[in-house]
Amino acid sequence: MAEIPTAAISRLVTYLRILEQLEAQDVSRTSSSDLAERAGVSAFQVRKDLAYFGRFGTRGMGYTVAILKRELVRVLGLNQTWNVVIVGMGRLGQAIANYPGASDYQFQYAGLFDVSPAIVGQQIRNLTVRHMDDLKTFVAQNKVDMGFLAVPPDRAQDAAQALVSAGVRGILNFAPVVIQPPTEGGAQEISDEWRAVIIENVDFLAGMKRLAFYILNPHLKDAPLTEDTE
Amino acid sequence: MAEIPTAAISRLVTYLRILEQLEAQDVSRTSSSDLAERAGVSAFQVRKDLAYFGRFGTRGMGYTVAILKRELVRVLGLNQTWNVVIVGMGRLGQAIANYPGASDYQFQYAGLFDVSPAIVGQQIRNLTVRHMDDLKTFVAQNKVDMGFLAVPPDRAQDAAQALVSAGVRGILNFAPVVIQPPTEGGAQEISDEWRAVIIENVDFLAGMKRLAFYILNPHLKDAPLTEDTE
DNA sequence: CGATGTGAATCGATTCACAGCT
DNA sequence: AGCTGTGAATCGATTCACATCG
Repeated sequence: MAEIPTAAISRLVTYLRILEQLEAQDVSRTSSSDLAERAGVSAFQVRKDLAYFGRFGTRGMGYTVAILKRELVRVLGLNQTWNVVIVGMGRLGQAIANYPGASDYQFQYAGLFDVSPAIVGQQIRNLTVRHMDDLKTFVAQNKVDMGFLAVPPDRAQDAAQALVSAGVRGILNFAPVVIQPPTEGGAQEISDEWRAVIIENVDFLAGMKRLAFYILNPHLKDAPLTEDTE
Repeated sequence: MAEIPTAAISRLVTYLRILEQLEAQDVSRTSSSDLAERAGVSAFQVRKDLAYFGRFGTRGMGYTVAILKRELVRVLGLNQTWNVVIVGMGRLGQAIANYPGASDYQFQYAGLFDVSPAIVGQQIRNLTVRHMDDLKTFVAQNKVDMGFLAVPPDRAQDAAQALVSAGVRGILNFAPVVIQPPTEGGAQEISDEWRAVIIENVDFLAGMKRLAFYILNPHLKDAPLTEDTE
C-alpha cells in the first residue's frame, strides 16, 4: 500500500531545507548531484525521490532552486495553514512552542493545553495556557488540524485519546510511548475516529539509545556518503 | 555492510521500554505476540529482531521479562555509563537537560556548553554552563562519550566540528541541518576524526512536515498494526 | 554533451512456514 | 500443544544503466 517509501518523505524534507539555504545564498540553480552531496545521499536517490512526484528539472541543465522549492512545498502540503495545539506545556512543550522555524510554512499554534494548575493560565507566546477540559470545544471551534503531544509518558495515551476524540487529524508524539488505538473487548476493530488519525513520533530518548548502540557497533551503521556521490 | 536493519535497532528500544513497563506492573513473563501487540509490529518481526542478537526465550513458554530486559540493555550498550555534554543551552538544551528518563541507564550530563554571555555561568541542574572555548579540555578530562547538539541551525556545523575535534564518539543532532564531514579541497577523504564519529538526528521540524504530508496522503502511511498480530 | 527521468536489476528487510524445544 | 527460532520466499527500496531531451 505504501508505493512511496516512507524514507523518501523524510528525504524530501531535507531537500527542501537545502533549497531554502541555497535560496538564502542567492543560488538559483542546482542539480541532483549537488543536492545529493548536501543531503548525504546518492544522486540516484535524489532523482528517484523527486520522480515519485513529478518532473521538476530540465535535462542537461538541472533544477531551478525556486521552482523545485515551490514544488516540494506543494508536495509536502506546506502551502496551506496548519492549526496546531500543543498538549503538555512543561519544559518540553514550552521549548517546542518557542522553537523558531515552526512558523515558516504556516504552522500556527492556536492553543496550548495542560492540566497542572501551576501552568494553566500562564502566558506563553501570546497565548494563555488552557485546561485540557476545554480541548474538544477549542479544537472544533478553531479548526485545529494537529496536536503536538509533550506530556509525561504515563499521560501520553490518555492525552492522545483526548486529541483523537477532539477530532485532530494528526498527532506528533514526543513521549517515549507507543500510542495505541484502543482495542477494548477482544480482537475488535479500530474505531473510525482512530483509523483516520496519523501519528508521527519524535523520540529523543530513543535517539540517545540508538546512538549508544551505534557507538559500540559502528560497523552496523550505514555511513551517510559524502564522497562518491554517483 | 549493515547486516542488521537500522529499523530493528529502533524497535529494540521500543521493546525495552515495553519490558520496563511490564516489570513495573510486576508482569514476569511475555511472548513475541504480546510484545508485538504493544509495540505495534508483527510477532514475526519481534522474533526476527531478537534473533539478530541471540536466543532469549524458551520454546513453548515465551520470554522472562527480567531476562529479556537485561539482554536488551546489554545489546543496546545501556549497562555502562555514558558521559554526555550538551552544546547549546537555549530553551531546547534546557528542556533536554531536564527531561526525565535520561538518567535511567547511566546517561550522565557531565557538562553544559554555550557561547552566549547571557547563558554561560548560569546554573542548570547542578551544573554551571561553560563556554565553548573550554569544550576540548573538558571532553578530554571528563572522558565525554557523546555530545547533544541543541544550537541554532546556522551554528550546528561549527558546533559539530568542535565536538568532533574535542574527541566525542557520537553526536545526537537536534538541529534541522545535515551535519557534514568537512570535504575541503576537492574530492578528498573524510578525516579519521570524522569517520569514527556516529551521528544520529532528532528533528522535530521534519516530524512536523512529515505529519502534514501524511495527513494529506493517508493512504501512503503504512499503518502500525494493532489487530492481526500474526 | 550533460543531467534528468525511468525501467530493469540488485540489494536488503519483512513475512512466512515450519522445524525444534520444553 | 505451544511458542520460539530460522531458512526460504516475498516484498519493497535502492542502485544502476541508459534512453531522452534541452
